[in-house]
Amino acid sequence: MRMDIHNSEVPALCQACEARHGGICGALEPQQLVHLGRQTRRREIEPGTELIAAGVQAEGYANILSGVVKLTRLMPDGRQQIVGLQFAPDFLGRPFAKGSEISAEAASTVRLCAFPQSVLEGMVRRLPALEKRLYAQALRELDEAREWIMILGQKSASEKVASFLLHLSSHIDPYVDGYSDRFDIPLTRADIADFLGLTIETVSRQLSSLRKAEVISIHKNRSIAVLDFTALETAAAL
Amino acid sequence: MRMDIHNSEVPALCQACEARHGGICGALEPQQLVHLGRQTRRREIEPGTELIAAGVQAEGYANILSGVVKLTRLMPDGRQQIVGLQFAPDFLGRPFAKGSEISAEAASTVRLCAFPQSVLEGMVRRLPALEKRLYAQALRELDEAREWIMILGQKSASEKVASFLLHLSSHIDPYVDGYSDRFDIPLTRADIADFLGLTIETVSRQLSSLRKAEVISIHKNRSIAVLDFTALETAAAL
DNA sequence: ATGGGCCTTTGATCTGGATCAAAGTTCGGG
DNA sequence: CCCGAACTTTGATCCAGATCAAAGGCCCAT
Repeated sequence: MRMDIHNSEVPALCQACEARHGGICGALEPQQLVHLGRQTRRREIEPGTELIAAGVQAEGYANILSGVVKLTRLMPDGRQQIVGLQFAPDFLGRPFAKGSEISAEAASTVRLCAFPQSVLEGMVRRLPALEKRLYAQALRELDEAREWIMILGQKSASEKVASFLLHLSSHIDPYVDGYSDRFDIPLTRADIADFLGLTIETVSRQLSSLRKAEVISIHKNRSIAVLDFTALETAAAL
Repeated sequence: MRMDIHNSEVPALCQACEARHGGICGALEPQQLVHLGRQTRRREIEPGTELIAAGVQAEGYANILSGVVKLTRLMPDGRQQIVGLQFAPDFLGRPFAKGSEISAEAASTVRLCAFPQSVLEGMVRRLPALEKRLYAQALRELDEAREWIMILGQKSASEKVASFLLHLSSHIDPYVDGYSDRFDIPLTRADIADFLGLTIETVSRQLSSLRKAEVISIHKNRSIAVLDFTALETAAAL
């Protein structure tokens, strides 16, 4: 548990918040946290819910407290691609957006800390460090997107699935710095297939093959234990 | 040709500059342009030159005046993926970078307007609008990267090649707002293959098939004329 | 507990794009 | 102008992953 110097000034809600030191809030002084804290609303979102419809758009922006959000793009003919995943404590929303083609959907149960657009914009005006944070997250997402471009363009099905598991393992738990060796996959096989540009059958076969090789074990289709990280990294061609 | 209100205050070099109203410079007042103008150096880069080695890293940053820069990522085993293309008047360089895995290489002959890191950082401090520009370019690149994720994950070889041609056609000429119907492909077939996650043979076959369908014509392997945009868009599944 | 719907796994076959092979272009240098 | 190297096209074959098909698991509502 991390300690704040001036915990007493920080809103109680924020003191125990998963996103307190990351995302947007990490750049804020206690004073701004109080200001932001007064205007946030916590929400719990069911898996499968479109986040734009769920009031995030209306509210403006949000921080992810827990759960996984998938960003998807749809082609005119209905083919779907997941273009990114967002985890706690990521900031959710698109400042200065002029209607992106991307939509966001809760993959698992997602807890959010939502706040109106005007609050963020006001704070950005008075706190340039905040804009730098947003810029930094955009650059991080850009790096991640380009890593997926490489994975999609160059890797085989088995390498893709192994890469996906490693990615999940390193992002799923905001408290773990590095890789988690036990976690639940927050996506269905169909989601994984849409993310990796494969079919559900191929995803399933590759997972089975990793299971038979005793690199991972899977319980009840969802919960994963990584038994051999070195082997998983080798399988991912990393 | 666009006119400035106070042309006399703008450095002569910038007045005729391709990047004057785009990229970074579009956010600058004549005063800052003069400041920046004094510390820039124009360079001409040969195709195939690694830009980090070519003094851009040493100088810090640059604006692309003409030509195409490819951003590539290399896998440990040597497989290569082009993760993005940059055109005039894009800003080149990575502020606050901590050693990205991506390298930049001139695909065609590239003309740059390069300047030291410190100059940009000083200007950003005094001109928040500049940081907003950089942020906006990062968001644009992020959208573009995610569009390629969709193309790589979902599209067939013929759709990929058609999408690539449309992308080139809309970015190659900074003066044309929309699509150019005649242009030179600044990449070799091997580059296109690395970009689309295909082999050179498949790229060549798809181009031949578009040529035979009289959607495009190709002269001397490089120069393209788009004969039927509607057909090309249909082929790209757009 | 039991049944039914949905998700997942496994098996058999097919195919788009990779790989292997060879001929045709383009272009710079002598 | 001719030669050779590098790039590109075209053809023949192969295979990773898609598609088609069917049999398990899992979970919720009755």
